[in-house]
Amino acid sequence: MDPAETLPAAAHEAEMLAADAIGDVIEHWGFRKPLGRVWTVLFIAADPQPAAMIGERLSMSAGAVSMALTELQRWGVVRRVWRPGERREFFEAETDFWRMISKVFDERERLLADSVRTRLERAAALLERSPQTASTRTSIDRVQRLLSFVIVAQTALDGFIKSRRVDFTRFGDLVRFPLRAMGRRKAE
Amino acid sequence: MDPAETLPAAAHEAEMLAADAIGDVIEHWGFRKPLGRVWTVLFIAADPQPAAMIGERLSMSAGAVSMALTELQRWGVVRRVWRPGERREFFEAETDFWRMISKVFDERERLLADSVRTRLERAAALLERSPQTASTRTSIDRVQRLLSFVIVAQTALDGFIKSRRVDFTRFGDLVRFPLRAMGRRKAE
DNA sequence: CAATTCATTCAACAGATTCTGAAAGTTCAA
DNA sequence: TTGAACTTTCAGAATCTGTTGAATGAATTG
Repeated sequence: MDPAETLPAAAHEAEMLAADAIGDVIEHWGFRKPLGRVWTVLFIAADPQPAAMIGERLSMSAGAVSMALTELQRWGVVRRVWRPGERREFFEAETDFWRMISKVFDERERLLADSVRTRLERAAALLERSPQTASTRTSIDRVQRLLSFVIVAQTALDGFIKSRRVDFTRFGDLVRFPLRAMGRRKAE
Repeated sequence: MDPAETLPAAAHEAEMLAADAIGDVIEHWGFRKPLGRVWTVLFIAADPQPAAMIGERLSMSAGAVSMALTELQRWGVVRRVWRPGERREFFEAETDFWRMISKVFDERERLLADSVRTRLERAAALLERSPQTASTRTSIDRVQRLLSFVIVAQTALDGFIKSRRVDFTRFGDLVRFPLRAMGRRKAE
């Protein structure tokens, strides 16, 4: 009667394989692994599932499942489903990969990129106000290159989200630059 | 006499701003923050620097600096430089952003992608061997979609590294699919 | 070849996350 | 409104990660 127990052993093993694999991917992208595991179980399931079932399948406490589901909903990759006549709630995974990716890029990457850009701008400004020795000038140049790179990356990501296409070729000389103000060059 | 101490306060502050900003980026990408901080200090410096200087500037112990430098060298983003007549060793940052990005993608992302693909393939195979209920069939479909997505992503990344260009538009229907074997669809 | 100067390694520590389990909170039916 | 079924919250426990500082190792020079 319990879905977790009626599930054939092979199917359960398959589910764990997939859940852990995606868990690793998700962890690689800076989220907690259980988020990926929970999402995967929901994604693989044919129908929306109750929280208790996830805990059983993944051996997670009710608390951990609840936290994971809350966070997944915050990211918009899991939806809550009410079933008429059922007291408990069911959950289903967002199946549109692109929508998920866009959302994460948009919220997470942009936030970081903004903060990084601001700080690099401040750093460049501070250096420009410092005594202009040769080495200061090199430092300014390098910080500005970091800054340019962040701006390029930000622009590219924005474009990617909008067009699903990104092209770094035009920025070749920006990202693979020969340093302009080389500190005294090695004798040779 | 110590470079860290002759550095004007503003320049030092600028360096910290930049180092922490890049540290955050690097952490966001799954590396340890000190790696980004150390790389940044070297990148901003006009000349190769000794390990001790990094520790002073970033308030890190000699051990921590050594570990960070070792790992940065493993990733090929910092090089060791011997200076004739100098006993200690100097370090300089790789300045070619593109080379750094390629390297990381190539080593790190590919490794994970391979492992994930293998596991998903195994999961799909296991499910195909299970009793073919309607819900099993849906599960197979979903696992295969995950698999397709991983393959697409892997291909796209490979292409990106080679051409600096990536195009997801052709995969639109793969990543934003309408599920084929929908569990009973909602009444509407 | 001994002394010196650095760099590296590693075990113990400290701090930060993450999970658990139980208590509190919600919701719904009667 | 009360009780049953679930869900959420949260303090404490467990785990993980990263750092320190001392011991070890390697290179150079007198």
